[in-house]
Amino acid sequence: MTTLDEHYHPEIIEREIQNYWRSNQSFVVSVDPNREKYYCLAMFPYPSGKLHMGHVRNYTIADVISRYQRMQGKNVLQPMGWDAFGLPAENAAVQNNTAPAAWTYANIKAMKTQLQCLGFAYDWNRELATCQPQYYRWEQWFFTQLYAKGLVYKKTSAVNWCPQDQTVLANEQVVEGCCWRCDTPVQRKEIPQWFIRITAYAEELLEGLDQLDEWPEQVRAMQRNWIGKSRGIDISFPLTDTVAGYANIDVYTTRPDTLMGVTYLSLAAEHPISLALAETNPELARFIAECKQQSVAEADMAIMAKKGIPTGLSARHPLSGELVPVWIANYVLMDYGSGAVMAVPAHDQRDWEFATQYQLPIIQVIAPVDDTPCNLDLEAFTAKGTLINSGKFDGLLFDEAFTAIATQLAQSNLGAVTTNYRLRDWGVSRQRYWGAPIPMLYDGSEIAIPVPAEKLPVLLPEDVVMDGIHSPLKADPAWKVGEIDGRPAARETDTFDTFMESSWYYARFTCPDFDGGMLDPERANYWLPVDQYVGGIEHAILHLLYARFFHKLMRDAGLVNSDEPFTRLLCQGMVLKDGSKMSKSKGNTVDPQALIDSYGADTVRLFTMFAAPPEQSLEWSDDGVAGASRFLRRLWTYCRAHQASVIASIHCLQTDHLMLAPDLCATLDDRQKVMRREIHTVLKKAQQDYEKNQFNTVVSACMTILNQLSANGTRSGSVASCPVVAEGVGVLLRLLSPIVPHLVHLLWREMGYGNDILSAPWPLVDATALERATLDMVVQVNGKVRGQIAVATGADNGTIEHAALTEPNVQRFTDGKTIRKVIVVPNKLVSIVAN
RNA sequence: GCCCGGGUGGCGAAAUUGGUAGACGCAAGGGACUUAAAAUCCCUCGGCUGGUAACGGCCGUGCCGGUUCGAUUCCGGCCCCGGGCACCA
Repeated sequence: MTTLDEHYHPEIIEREIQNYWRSNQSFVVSVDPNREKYYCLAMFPYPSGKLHMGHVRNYTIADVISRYQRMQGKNVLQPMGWDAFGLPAENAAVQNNTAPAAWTYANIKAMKTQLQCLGFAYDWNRELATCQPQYYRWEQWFFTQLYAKGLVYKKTSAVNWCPQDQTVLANEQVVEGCCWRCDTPVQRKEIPQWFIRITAYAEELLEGLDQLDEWPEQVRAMQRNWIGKSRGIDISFPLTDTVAGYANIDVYTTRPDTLMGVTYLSLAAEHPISLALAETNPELARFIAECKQQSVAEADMAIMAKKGIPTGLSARHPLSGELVPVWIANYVLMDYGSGAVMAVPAHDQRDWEFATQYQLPIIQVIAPVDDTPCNLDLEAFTAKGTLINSGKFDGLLFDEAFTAIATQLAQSNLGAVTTNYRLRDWGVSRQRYWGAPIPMLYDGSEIAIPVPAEKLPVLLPEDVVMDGIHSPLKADPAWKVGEIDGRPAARETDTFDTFMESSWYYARFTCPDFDGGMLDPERANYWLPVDQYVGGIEHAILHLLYARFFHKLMRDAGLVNSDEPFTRLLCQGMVLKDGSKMSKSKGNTVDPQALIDSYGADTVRLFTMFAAPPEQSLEWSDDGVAGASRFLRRLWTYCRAHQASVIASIHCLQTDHLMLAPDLCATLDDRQKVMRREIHTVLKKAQQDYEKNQFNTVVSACMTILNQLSANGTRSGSVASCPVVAEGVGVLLRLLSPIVPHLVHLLWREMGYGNDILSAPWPLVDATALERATLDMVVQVNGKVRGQIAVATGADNGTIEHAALTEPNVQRFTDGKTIRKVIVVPNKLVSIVAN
């Protein structure tokens, strides 16, 4: 042990402790069936260049949880890797005149250094990058397995198309309906693409949410709504003339009770009937072409002006037999239901707006059951109610009407009850270069042939020149030629959606070096499922749903034996500055590296944990960082002042948990007992907060303990209080160890508690330390606090009531009044009702 | 538009889940130390108000209403801000 330097020097301490962890392999873990495992994972980063504050927050939260669980004695796995494929690398490559691979690897190197500066407890031996062939090889293999099972198929689907550049654009590359490069208006184009049948798992993905009780309720609700299970009826409206082989227009509705209010039908622009009619009707063709100018993003679809055109077709109402006109409308989605809807303008707001605009009839068939306002001149009435104007169904409520109408439609073969999901199959084709090649071959016929396992991986060439518009894969004649049984065959030149890589990386981390298959079952099943997953709320639906889906696919392929990938989920909030999200475009970013350089990683970690609870947004404050730094300096100064006395009295602590022995506690004087009681009260609270992942109040608790210690053990400190101080400092350092690991590692060692705080026992709350002879209770009169009383612990209600009623200020407010009621809430307050 | 969150002092937040609103910290003001500054330490700190003081009173958790002895917390209605919407990851 050495005397602590007068000043706290994080830059020296942090380097030393990080070297210690590295040379000791402190965070390298392996399968150990005799120990309880804990797998803590933060969503891996896209290697964009350098760390931003969102990363720092994400990884600090996960690191604090990992280190806390390790202090609880668990075998903790915390890996780190790189979500390395993606569009930004292509853009950056063009800008910097390099290749996406080179740019990506350089970023990985730089960001890894930054992560190491922050002292995260990663097992770096497991590092992986999704752009490495040994990673995407197994993704390609798995895709061919899914193909063999019939879970993969090809169909045409819409993309954003720039007619000038002759290329597909991501939604992000469409700016106000135009191409971001050349400003040409973007069109919708239907092209063949690969899909994975996530809808086959819709029900299981939905039901599984009920078991995920350690996920935030909001994420479960979002996924439930996304899957969008509904019960409704498929209804056929017979056409007066057959068109394109269609004798009926089929619609799906969840509101069959409004069926008698149907005044027209609407088709999507891409509906086969629409397309067939357009061949002979230039006006329809023009309208459909106009619809193709629209964005493919659902948010844009929803807010655009409703437009339509009558087709001239009529269909027969399945109940009344009356003819209703058929329209084409721009707000009908081809991908949901059958691509056609029955329009009930009286009871659906979109239909109401459309009918109002085109002067179509609005027939009310539902009346409110209560005083809900209903004025169809102003808006649709969308609530459920009693049927009217519906012939024999009049007077029925929703459930009765549903059954009665379903029965009648079934009898005439014009309708059947069905369950529908809003969830659509997952389109995984991307017409881009920097992704995993889709391992399929075409021999000239329509049928694609998967690349056989022994020919995998289909390597992505890394040494390419980007022209900024087209994928080098599509431009490389040599690469495009594969082979089937020795005959040349055309390669698929599309690559996978990058959500493919991020859907199973958590499993590969358990065995990243395994080359005998996608996963090593023994290691995968020891570590999986992930016990704690940490990431941004922006991934609440897509990434988390795809990963859950992949886990079930891997389970059904015999690769894992669990049903869900992530047991507990924490979605951290955004990092804000001046009230809005930190972003380059807003110019309000804070560079974490500059802060680490001037304050040290421990200060950055401490502020990040203290400023807000993990789930909430965090408002950045430079002064707050300075405050965090101040606390660590106070801790340093305090420890330095008490180093000798702590070392001298450390023998008073019991060896198992380094807490005071009961016989010694009995000898403490009142002041020491109060001090110890307050430390143990705070320890108890901090312990609970750690379990709740509420780290901001853990930090508050630690500050309170230091305040307690400083207020009592001032100056030289009385010798008699030293055992309490030795215990208190030991508690404080261990509570802080997951949050500011470098500093407390050094203090723990130099104060004589032990060599390595990582292997220290966790502090225990002493229940007897919390006991007190009297407690303070609040007295309310008619709901307002009017006084305080001190009562003996365990006093009976009569005694407490008497004390409350005789308190002078309480008497002022009860004087001249009749006491109606006295409520005693144990250990808290007395409420007096008087008038 | 649809789905999901959030709104508490000058600021970040806390509140044992229906029981003293504002713990802990930041900023600010005052004081000590210093030739001075920085650093450090001590005190004050939601608004209004009564009292020389000790100590009190009224209002206050986005807005309006309800339930309750008691509401930041539960219920109904509104306003504002943020996230997601399937090719950004």
